[in-house]
Amino acid sequence: MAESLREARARQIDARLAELTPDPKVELDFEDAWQLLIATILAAQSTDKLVNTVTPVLFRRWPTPAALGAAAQEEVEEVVHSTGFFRNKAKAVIAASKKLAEDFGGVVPRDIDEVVTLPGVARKTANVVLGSAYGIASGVVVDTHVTRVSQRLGLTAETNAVKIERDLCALLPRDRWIGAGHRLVLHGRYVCKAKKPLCTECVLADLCPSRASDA
DNA sequence: ATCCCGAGGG
DNA sequence: CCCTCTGGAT
Repeated sequence: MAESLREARARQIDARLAELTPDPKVELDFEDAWQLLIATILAAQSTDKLVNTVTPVLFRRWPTPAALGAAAQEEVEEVVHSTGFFRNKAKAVIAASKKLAEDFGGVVPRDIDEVVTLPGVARKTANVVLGSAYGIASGVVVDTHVTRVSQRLGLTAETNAVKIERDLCALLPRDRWIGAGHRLVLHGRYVCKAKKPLCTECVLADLCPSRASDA
């Protein structure tokens, strides 16, 4: 019974956010699942604009998982580093592409349990890719933004990302998982910020146990 | 000067 | 659980 109340509240929260941003804008927009995967791996450590600068160069030179998987690490590092920074991600994108080419025929699998076997890919990245590239609701994206927002709103008491995801999945209908993840990320990034949350501008303020009383 | 993403490893 | 990676943001 208490559970249904929590579900109702979670749905209300997501509905509010959906009203605000019905169609969450995605900074990284790749139709190709492999390209989105690589971009998402890179994005974990950098800014979206920077990733959008690097990837055209990267994919022109190594257009397929097999090509990138067979690339020399120094060359990929050079491209990545010359365009921006995060040279340490070169190894990860090569390794993930290599395994994709060798074990999955160059196609990102549709099963998250298989996706997370790729080096450098865990649930967060896998959920982003499956949701955005295939429209598969494999779970709810949980990054630091979603973690913080969910905790503040009292949607979860957990600190572990896997447990938080389990809570969110239990509270929301599956057909909302992909969108809710996007919305929570954006809300955390622009409104429910770690430092100075903009509670006065927050559409969820009246539902939030953590809202700043004065801010 | 300090904090920080997300993944992997100890 | 804690630590590292790397350079940008604050």
